[in-house]
Amino acid sequence: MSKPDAGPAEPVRRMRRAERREQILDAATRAFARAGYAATGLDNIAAEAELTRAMLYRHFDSKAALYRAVLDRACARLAEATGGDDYDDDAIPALLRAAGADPDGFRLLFRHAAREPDFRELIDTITDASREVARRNLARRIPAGPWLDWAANLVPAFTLEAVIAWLDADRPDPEQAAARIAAAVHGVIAAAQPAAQSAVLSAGLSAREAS
Amino acid sequence: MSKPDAGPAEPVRRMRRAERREQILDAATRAFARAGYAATGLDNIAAEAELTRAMLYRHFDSKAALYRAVLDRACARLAEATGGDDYDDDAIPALLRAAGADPDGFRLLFRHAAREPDFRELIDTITDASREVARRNLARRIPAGPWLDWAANLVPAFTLEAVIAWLDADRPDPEQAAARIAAAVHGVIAAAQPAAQSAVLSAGLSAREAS
DNA sequence: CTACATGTATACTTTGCCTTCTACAAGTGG
DNA sequence: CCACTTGTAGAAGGCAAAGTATACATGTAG
Repeated sequence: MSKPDAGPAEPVRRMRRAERREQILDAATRAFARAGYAATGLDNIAAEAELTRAMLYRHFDSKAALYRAVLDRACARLAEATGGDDYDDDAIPALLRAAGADPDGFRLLFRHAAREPDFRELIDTITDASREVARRNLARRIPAGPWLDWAANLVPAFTLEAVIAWLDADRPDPEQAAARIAAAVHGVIAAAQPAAQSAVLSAGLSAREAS
Repeated sequence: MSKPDAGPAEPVRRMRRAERREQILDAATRAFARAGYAATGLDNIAAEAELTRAMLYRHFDSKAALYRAVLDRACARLAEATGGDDYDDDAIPALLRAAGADPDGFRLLFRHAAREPDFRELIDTITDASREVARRNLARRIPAGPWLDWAANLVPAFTLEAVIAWLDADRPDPEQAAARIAAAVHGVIAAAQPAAQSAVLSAGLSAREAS
């Protein structure tokens, strides 16, 4: 009934400390990305890393510390991949590169961590910055008021949704994706402008009739 | 040191069972909407409802049962307010009405419940339906393939983001909001079409130059 | 008046999961 | 060979939050 012991049964991969740490962070990122902090047990992470729970504690003080390390790394990678906080023509391609390079981390940050009260602070710096950048850019075309607030919240949120949808669609053609997302963002901005009533709205109506 | 007992000190609101149940659901919706299922304790809910924890158990068997009741009610209200699953000119105004009538429930459903493994089934019927409706409509303009998948995921997600952003911006002018969201959706759809390379992209470029 | 539904208050039990501890095995560098 | 690191396996502790129990108070309907 016991295992026939097929050969040496995998001689247990040993790694040096730093290497193992990274491997644990990889596994933890995958595990947390599936269900978020609360719904992910250390057992899940240990299984994902193919290690015992005890080993996790030789690298991290607590579940919360591990999670912070995961989020910090994801944030750092994102910050590095996207460069500065400015919004230029490379912003969307950079975002796609970042998401493509670390899809689990990307999803974890924006689908889960952003909603978790105990950890949202870690990424609020990012989201706050994007909102402010968006607000500054939009302020040239939209008068201060509720619609500016609306657009300044919506544009970054939409961009992230578009990137995640691109990940979910198996990341087709990054260049084309960047162009499409940029165009879509533009459509959203156009709809947020005061002129929307005449120009864009009527375009929307005629297009809807055509459908 | 004890309270000076300022008068009758509120004679304790008594309610009939059904009425109290609804009031608990209201309070629980608010509480859960702040932090989601895991991060919200029964004490938070009891405090929000101005009741003791014990009373919650006279109306609901467990925390999970209470949460399900909350989500079920929010789903039911949403389904009722939006009518059928079809997408017509009234779809977006209906969504705005629904969100405005039950903002906490709306946010709870789409910001938290949609990400919670144990409960996402409850609203997956809704999100799956929207995605399929979007896919059918988009299939007329976008050939089957990854970009259709992308757009079919993105359009409903964007619409929800736009509605939530509208809630966050203190719900300015519902009619104008509907028009702007419809126009924005159109911009997104246009960007998802194959023609995007020529028409919309160049529009995006020229607009970017103008900024 | 009486019975019951509604409510408070608080102490207690249970449970799940994080966290710690102990014992042992095996690869690696000096 | 020896010290050290990396690893397994599993038991046991601890704590926060869910869930249960009991005693008592008070409107309200029959």
